[in-house]
Amino acid sequence: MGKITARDVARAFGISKTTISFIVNGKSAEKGISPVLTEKVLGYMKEHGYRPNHFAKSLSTGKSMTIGLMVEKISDYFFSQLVYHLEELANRHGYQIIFCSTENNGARTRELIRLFRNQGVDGFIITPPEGIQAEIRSLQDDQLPFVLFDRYLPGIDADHVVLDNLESTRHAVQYLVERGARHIGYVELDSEQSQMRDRKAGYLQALGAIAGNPRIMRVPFNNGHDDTVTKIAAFIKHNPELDALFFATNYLAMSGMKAMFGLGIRIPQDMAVVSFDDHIVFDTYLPTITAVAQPIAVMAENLFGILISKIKQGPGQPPTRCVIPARLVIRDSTGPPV
Amino acid sequence: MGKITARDVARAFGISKTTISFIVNGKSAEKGISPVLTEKVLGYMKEHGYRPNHFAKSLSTGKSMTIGLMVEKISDYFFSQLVYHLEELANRHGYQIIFCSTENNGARTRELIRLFRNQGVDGFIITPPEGIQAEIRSLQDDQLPFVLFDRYLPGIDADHVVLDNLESTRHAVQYLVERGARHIGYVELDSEQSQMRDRKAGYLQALGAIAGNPRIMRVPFNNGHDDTVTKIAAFIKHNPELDALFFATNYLAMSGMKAMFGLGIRIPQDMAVVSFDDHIVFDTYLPTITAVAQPIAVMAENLFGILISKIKQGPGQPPTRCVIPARLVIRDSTGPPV
DNA sequence: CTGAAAGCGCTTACAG
DNA sequence: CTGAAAGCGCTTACAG
Repeated sequence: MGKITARDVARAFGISKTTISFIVNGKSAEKGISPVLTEKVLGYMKEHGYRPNHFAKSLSTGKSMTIGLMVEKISDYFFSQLVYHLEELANRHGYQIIFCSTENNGARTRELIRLFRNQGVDGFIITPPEGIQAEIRSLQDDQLPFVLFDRYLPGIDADHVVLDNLESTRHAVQYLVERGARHIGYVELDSEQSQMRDRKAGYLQALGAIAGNPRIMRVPFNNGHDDTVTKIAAFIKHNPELDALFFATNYLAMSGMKAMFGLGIRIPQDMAVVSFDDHIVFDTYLPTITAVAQPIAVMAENLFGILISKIKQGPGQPPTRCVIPARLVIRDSTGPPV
Repeated sequence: MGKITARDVARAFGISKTTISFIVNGKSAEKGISPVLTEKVLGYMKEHGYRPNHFAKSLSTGKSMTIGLMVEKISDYFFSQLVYHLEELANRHGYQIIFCSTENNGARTRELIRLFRNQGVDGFIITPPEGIQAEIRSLQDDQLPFVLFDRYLPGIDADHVVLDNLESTRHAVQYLVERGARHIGYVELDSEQSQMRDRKAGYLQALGAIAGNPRIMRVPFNNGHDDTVTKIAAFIKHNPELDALFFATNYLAMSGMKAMFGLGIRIPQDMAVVSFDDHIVFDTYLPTITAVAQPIAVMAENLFGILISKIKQGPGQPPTRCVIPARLVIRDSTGPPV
């Protein structure tokens, strides 16, 4: 029905708004309001569809019960899965999520952080692009709760949840070595972000152990599928000795698969393949693809848990740095298991 | 840094909050406030980081500048793409998005609609599950702007944006017929929602034209990948005459591909394949898959456009029913083009 | 051109 | 056990 306010129900019972407020917020017992009255008021509200005005409430409490989520791109498989888990956690704790995609664009992200601050979110979860150190510091100065995700920022000491990119990549590349690969190529994004740097470091470390020669190809960020296919095909042709390929993201691997199909390369006979970031299709098409799987549900839980405790406990807590191990899911693209 | 309010700014200049409010909202000219003052005040605000309190503003205007988005599942490829486009449109128009996944669950959706109403969203975009007619009617009664998406609801006359499911499926199946298929199976979700009903109707219609025998298999909603693979394999074995398969969703097609790979069926030689809902992997793996592509960007634009005009123009407008044609993207799984 | 004042609908010391 | 009152920070007739 129309809007009915706390004052209306107060009038209906001939009592004050204060009492109504206490009842709505479940403080009847604490404030010594009789159970009978409480029941009656609650019943009346239900019947008349009373909804507390969210803005009024937030205005007086200063809490919005919403958290601002900034992912790189909501339509990306990995991020959309993460968001799905976060949503569930948020709802369970009575929070709403407002979100946006940063597009990995510093200027855009700065603007978005400003917007979210205006909106009065209670906390932030941020996948930070490069170059937003100043905004992050400003969040810290203003003691706004936030946690960084997927990558960390040089020079910033803040709560974050990231995968153990280095070790999980090192381990995967080492697995390729154990399976007999000697000339392992590495296809990555043209990015200096921590997650990409760490994955590459893992690759180089595993290669170093066998005194192997790095062969690295970089694909421009946001490059189109078709062009990426072309570029990877060229890379493979220029490095005919390659017997294995590690892809730093799942979309790169998909482009890479297409490139190899086009070249008539057989997987895993001619080329072993591992991709970072699992994807449902890696378990579907032929051959199935070995992948480094990020435990998305676990990451979401840590992210949310850290944020909530920051919101609840207030400032002054030392930052939590959460580094999560990945799992190597072995499939056909690396040949029969050792 | 801390909070600085309109009153602080007013005091700093020895003028009233009213004037400040006009300046902030760009009404200087209209209200005849001198450009000099306006500039000085704006400069001061920028320097001191003034942010209007969003709750106070919404409380007095009754507008929140946020729209509530309810999709079936944010992690689904199709919906995450849609959300990505909607986000861009919303931001461009100064709106924020709060979202949730309905999981196609009526009870959950009812609760979520209640939450969003409490939050005071200015409008809704809803992918409706079955059984929420009452809530939709209540939105209509309360004259809250909303538009339905992806499917419509029996008995509800409301704004909606849906794909032309029947015609696009009919056309795709007819294409299979033209390519020589005679025994065309149909794999769909166990759902009575309009989009599924219409797709099936399109299949039956195309089949009717050649007096073909329908062979339909239904997969339970939310069934696991592996079990779906098993079920589809069984379906194929029980219908050895099948020479083509139409999948009503892309995830079904992925499971179906795996099933066929497992059975050693060659595509398209032994079996032609078409899937509803394009997906990047359909253009990647071998063979590439012919698909009915939903023009997601176009759908998002229509959705948002209709919603905004409802928000702006107020109640009393007749509902807009927008039915969008799909595009058949022909690839290798249907053999060489006719 | 500008300001005093009321109002949006809550919460929460404070007083009894 | 309960209420009057102030306050949260805006907007917007209304008056001059």
